[in-house]
Amino acid sequence: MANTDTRIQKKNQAAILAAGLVVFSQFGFRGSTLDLVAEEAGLSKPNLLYYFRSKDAIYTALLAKLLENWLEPLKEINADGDPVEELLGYAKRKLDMSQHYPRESRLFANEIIQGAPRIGDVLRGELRELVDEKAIVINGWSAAGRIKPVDPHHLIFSIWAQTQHYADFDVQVRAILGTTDPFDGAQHHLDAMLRGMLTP
Amino acid sequence: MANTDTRIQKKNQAAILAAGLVVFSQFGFRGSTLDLVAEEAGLSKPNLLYYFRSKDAIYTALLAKLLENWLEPLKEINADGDPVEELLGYAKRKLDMSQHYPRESRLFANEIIQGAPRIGDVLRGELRELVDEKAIVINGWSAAGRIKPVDPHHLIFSIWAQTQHYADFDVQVRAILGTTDPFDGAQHHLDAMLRGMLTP
DNA sequence: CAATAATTTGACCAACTGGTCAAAGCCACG
DNA sequence: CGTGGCTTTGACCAGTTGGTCAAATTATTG
Repeated sequence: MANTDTRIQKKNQAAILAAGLVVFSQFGFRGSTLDLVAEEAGLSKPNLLYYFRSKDAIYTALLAKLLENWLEPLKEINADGDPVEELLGYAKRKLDMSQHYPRESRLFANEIIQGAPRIGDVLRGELRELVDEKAIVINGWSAAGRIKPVDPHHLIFSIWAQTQHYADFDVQVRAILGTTDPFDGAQHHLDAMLRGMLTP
Repeated sequence: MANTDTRIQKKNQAAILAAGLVVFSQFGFRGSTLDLVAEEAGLSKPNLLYYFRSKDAIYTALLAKLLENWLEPLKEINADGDPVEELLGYAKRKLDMSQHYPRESRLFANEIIQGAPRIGDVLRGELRELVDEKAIVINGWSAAGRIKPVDPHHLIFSIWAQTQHYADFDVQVRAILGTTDPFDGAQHHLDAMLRGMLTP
């Protein structure tokens, strides 16, 4: 329990995780190599393996750290708040994450596309429970007539899809928009779309 | 120009492309190996390379074939049709593709996430022109008051995002929905969302 | 059926992969 | 300053990688 990490350990572990994020988010687990991570981190390969047992250990540590933050915004949806504002706020938080942490989003996307071999259990466990819990809240709002009737699961999917799209498909979005910044328009569009679908 | 392919050539080229789709769509280009593709195709590795010059050639052939079909549904949006029905029809065609060709969707997603190293030019050229062309049509509909005012580029992004989500994040969607089939609910939700946003 | 062309493969290669290890360098502290 | 532990690395290893090639096998055709 005691945090016995030295200053050097903290620095190098952070550098390795940062480098791993860059490499793994671009190439996925199988497409990444320790040499790439080592170069990105500015360390030698044996030195990487002094701090992490294996390639897998780096990747797993990264995923674990990511999952914490990933589920957080959803938890903040407040059953006692104004329904439309709560859901718009959630969408905004997710879009902000796409804007400011696109590599985390792509790391997650890579893992899911490849069949979620390491986080399938989390998806079917913790994530599912959390989503189901919020689905009940949303259903309550629908039943009370405070938002239009809506399938809560697919509503959540559509918020995930649209927000993560701007991180995962960043290259495509920018190829089409040219120099226009995607996120201003995205925020406004997402708001309009959700209001149109939710406001009774 | 003459199609001199023998029967065996056609059969094996098709088998290799089918196998390549399975492997590349799961692991991306860098994460895939010729051995995996060869095993999936039921051929020896040297035999693969008798039909395709290199790993890259298989992947590139696959991407080229994919891009043809990928742009097709967007082209079918008809400026003279009913605006809401045209856009809903487009969303339906894209969702059908996610349902029936999920591996093609994931192949594309992998390529984009990795920075689109091989199709960046297509995105910035053909795709962008096509999208801009349809954006003008949609803007025309808005200006004529036939749909609510909407940013046409972000509208198209949101259709892409939501439809491809069901293919690319299939594992996650099913982890949450359990045994419920995603696509019935998805179709209905997508319709409702677009109608809410578009119907004047 | 013979001969020619198309197809398939086993053996092989150099480069790269994740990972090991002993030895060397470095650092804090008495 | 010296000594014991933390950190770094060069050399190395076995397995895998994309790709080659000559030889063997199998179709096709006159």
